[in-house]
Amino acid sequence: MEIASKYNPSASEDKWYKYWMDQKLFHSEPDEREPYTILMPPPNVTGVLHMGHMLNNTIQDILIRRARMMGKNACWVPGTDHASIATEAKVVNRLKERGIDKKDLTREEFLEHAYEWTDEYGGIILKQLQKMGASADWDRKYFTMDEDRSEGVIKSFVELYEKGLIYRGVRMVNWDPAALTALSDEEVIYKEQQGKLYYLRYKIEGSEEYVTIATTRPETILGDTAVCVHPDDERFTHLKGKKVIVPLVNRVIPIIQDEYVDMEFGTGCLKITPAHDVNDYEIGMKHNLKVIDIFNDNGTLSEAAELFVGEDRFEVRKSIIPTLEEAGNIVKIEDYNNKVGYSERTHVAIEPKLSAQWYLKMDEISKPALENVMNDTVQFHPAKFKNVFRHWMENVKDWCVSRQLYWGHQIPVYYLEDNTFVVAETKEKALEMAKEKSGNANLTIADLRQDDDVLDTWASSWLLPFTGFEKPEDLAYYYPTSDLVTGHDIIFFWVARMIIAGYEFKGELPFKNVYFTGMVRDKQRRKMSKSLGNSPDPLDLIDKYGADSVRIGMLFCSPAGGDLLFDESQPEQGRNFANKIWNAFRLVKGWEIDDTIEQPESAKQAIAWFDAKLDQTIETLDDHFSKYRISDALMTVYTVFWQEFSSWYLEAIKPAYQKPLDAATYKATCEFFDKMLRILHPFMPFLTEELWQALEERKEGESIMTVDMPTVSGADASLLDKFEMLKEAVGGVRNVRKGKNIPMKDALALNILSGDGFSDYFNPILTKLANLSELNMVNEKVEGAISFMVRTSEYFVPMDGLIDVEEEIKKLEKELAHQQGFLKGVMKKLGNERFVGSAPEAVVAKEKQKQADAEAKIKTLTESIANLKK
RNA sequence: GGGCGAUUAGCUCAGUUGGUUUAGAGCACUUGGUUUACACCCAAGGGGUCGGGGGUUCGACUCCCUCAUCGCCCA
Repeated sequence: MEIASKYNPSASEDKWYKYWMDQKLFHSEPDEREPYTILMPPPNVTGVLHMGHMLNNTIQDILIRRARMMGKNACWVPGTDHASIATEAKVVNRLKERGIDKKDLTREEFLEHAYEWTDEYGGIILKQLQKMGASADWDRKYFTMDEDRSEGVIKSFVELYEKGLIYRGVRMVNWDPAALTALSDEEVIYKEQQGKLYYLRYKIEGSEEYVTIATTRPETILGDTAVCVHPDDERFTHLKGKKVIVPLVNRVIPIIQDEYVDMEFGTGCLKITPAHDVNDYEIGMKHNLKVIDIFNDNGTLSEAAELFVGEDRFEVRKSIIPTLEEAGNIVKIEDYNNKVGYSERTHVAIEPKLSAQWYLKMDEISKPALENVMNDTVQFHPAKFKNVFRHWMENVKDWCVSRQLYWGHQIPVYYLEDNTFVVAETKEKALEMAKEKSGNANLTIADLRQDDDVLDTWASSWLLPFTGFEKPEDLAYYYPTSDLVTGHDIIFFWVARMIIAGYEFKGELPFKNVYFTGMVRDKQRRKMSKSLGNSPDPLDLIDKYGADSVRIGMLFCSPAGGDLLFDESQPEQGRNFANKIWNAFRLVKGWEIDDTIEQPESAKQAIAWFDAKLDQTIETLDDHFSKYRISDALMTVYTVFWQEFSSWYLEAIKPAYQKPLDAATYKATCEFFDKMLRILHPFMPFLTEELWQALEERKEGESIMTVDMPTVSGADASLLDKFEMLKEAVGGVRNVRKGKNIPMKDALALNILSGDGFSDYFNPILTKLANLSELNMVNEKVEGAISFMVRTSEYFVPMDGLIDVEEEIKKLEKELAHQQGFLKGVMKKLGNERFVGSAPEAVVAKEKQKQADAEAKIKTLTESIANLKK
């Protein structure tokens, strides 16, 4: 059979993905097996695959494929998120390009455009996930705004309202003047910004005196309703009870006192604009101040401002300065850095604004979630995120769930003519309630006005662990889900709220484990971004290196919770590994098999050893997976395949050039290969399927995806240490060859003076791998030979006196010095009575063993040096 | 300003409740090697006073304090 010398991923990827789909291998239905469920964090419906998705979904696919092979009923539920504000912003932009203004559209018309957009772009990302090999159950694909999900969202709102947990409140919110909607605190990003600090003086009423305040937002003086000083500030005690005049608008406002004021900052005198600053608002409430809202929703100045009406807030900040200057109110202007909040979605500066919104009370319902994360009922990996979580949960604020958008679940609140309202799942139900409430039996649906607002996107996605399952029997079987894999950046947006919802609505946790991924950054630790051009397209990488290579490339260095510094050398390393596996397969399949020849001893031993090695590897792998150390698990299979299997095992059994291999060894090797492919499969699904299918004749419908993961077989573990000694011996001979420039094809003789724990078990392999003409056990040192030590045994390669005595002595003395230094350290410990007295016995015994070994080596080395010096 | 975390080889990271030979891995680097699966390869090698200082202990990369630097979250 002729096999290409390089693996060609593109040829096999589409083929096997189609095969898996045709065979319905991703699909799960409840049965008697233990379920293993992952809810895929839904990407935005109009999104495209980026490196973050790639990392995230690779990890999920690894977990789900492994669980499937471990006999569980694995179900990975995919879907897309309507992403209300993000999608609406995109639709608004596209309409603008077509010359359409959102304002000119009715809600229905706008939604038509939005659906058109989602139909066009929606689901592209799911197709892209298939390219990377995602084994999700596509038959269960959901959309957060489809009928089933919407029903769940509305139901939950009504339920929470009826429990008294939802209320309407006028509060200071984060207002996005571009999207014209309120945002939750989590949707605001604070950025350091270079600005100015303006010192403005306000005339005191009935006096020629002034007070000076400092502000970063001079335009807001138009909304000032007080000036505030600290009660203990002696500089201002004489102003108590006086009033000042707001510049330009000449409004008379009181001077109040409050401990909130920082005496050190600015002039110690603070202007209060309750409508446009959260802290000012609170002070305003406390002191019963008037609230003057000087901004329109879009960030221009309103009639209430009296001046600059209709102009943009940032324009006014500039143009008000000369006006103030002219009026003699500017004292000085300083450079000042402060933090300004920006909308996560539209990137405009948010405006604190008073507004009526719907809130969900968080304090009570978040308690079970906090408790069950802290006691590890829900486990976080890595656990350090528990602290972050606790901090947020202990200071949780009520959740503003309403958004002034069209794209989303419209709030099920229906207003009557008199502005009282009812909350119901359907219009019909609402009408019934309204009739009862008003006592008017003649009301019709047309008399009810549904609230214009929609719900925050997260108010639908926090329910997904259960609304993700439509049939009750599915929900009963799959819920709670097993693992959640997501970025730590949405721990509050999503993870915390899902846990809250799980306990609130189901009385049970939504998932048992949360694996947090880091962010994918470039080598300079910069975030991946379009403008920097440092964000590779995962699909291009898949084209270039193959999906398996990109998958494992991402994982080589991706600790849980830590950022992944991506570089193209990583998929390249992945490709190299894929090729290594490919070529090992090519080697094995290329051998001619002869079932009449006897199995060599060396092969028998190599098989016994590798059996034990594989056993140990499976144990290590299980341990890594149990701790969610995915990178370590990958590195384990990487090393075992490349180092142990390819470089040691295959070399040990390899027949001489153009000689056949015995049938028994071939059979064992194919079994090993089969097992190696299985443990590799979750990481590299395509290549392993390709080779597994080629390893032997398979029946239609068979797949490596559904065979069992190898389990620990109880192999002889003592062989492992003996083999490590063999490796050292082979290395020793290689060093001799290198030092003397003796090519591999010239056979050498080797004599061994055995020490403690020596085993000759692997001598046949040693003979083969070191290319020895003879291998003898001796009772005394060999003259005229180059020597090296493995543990306490001494190995001699006779050189017919062709050795450089000086060099040999130097080499041995160096080793001697090292051993003596080591012994000194050991003796220092053992010489310390307090150590011997207080350390555990086992530790002391270990030190004594070290001492004995070191002394034996020193003795041998000293003698050898003396011999050479003779 | 408050909180959380990090600092170990050139880079990215392990190092599990303090004691497994005087700290490990991958990549990178240096040297040598190609008729015999793979140069997307094989073999060998160099490289770290575990951020600085102090403390606890018989013993500290590991625990405590402090300083420095960086990152993240929240205000």
